Amino acid sequence: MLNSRAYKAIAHPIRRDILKRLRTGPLSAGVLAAQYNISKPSLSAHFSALKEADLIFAKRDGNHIYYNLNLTVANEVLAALMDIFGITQGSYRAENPTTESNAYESSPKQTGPV
Amino acid sequence: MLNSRAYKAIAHPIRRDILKRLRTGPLSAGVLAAQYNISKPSLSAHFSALKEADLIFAKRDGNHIYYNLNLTVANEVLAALMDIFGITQGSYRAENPTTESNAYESSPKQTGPV
DNA sequence: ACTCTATTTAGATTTACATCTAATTAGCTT
DNA sequence: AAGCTAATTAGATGTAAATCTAAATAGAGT
Repeated sequence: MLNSRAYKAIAHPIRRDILKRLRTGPLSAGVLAAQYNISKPSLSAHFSALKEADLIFAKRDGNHIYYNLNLTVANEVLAALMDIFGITQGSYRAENPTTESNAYESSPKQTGPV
Repeated sequence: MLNSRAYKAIAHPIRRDILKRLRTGPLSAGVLAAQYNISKPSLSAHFSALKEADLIFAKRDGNHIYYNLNLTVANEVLAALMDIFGITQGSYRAENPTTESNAYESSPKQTGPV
């Protein structure tokens, strides 16, 4: 089961961009830092968020730290979302179905305020 | 390009659970409210977040409001994430379906429909 | 050991989220 | 119109995220 931190991790545009840049291979924190107009500590915090979500992992080489995309967890995110949305591979349910009926059945009735 | 609000919308466990429950068809706010241990206004705010992200849409029937999953946007979320992760249909492999339990379920605090 | 570069941690501040109670709006039914 | 039910909005409050500057840590090279 997927950690809730992964969802939060992808909720920030900078973190999504970091993930995207790591698609093609590892990059150092410094190289990534040059891409964004935020301070290095702020970016470091984004790395931490991604690391804690297990979406990336770090490898040190000298005094550079290279970040790698964790494709296993990336796939888990996709699988979890497909499950949530009820979307299976190949089943692109295109438009909004708007099944207007049967919304009453399986409605646990709720009574009395607290 | 996908709205950043969609990513934020799925970052909350209750909102993910709502989406999941809407997989099989529309549900009223009141029915959904019975599932979670938060006040009705709080849940209403979650509906707003999902609506602003276009992940759900509402239809009123009398004094019930039914929420529907917007599968078009759901698919857009998946497509965007596959792009971010560099995962294609071919390279994707399904995982076990997630049964995400969140700590919010059961024992509604404020009773009655939302 | 000293110094330089690269990155993170500490501490503070601002902004955004989540939540609550109380009040309000919307639509029924009589 | 009055009363009832369903859901949202208003306003307040607590908590979490994002950001900054300044200081600290880690490693390489001299």
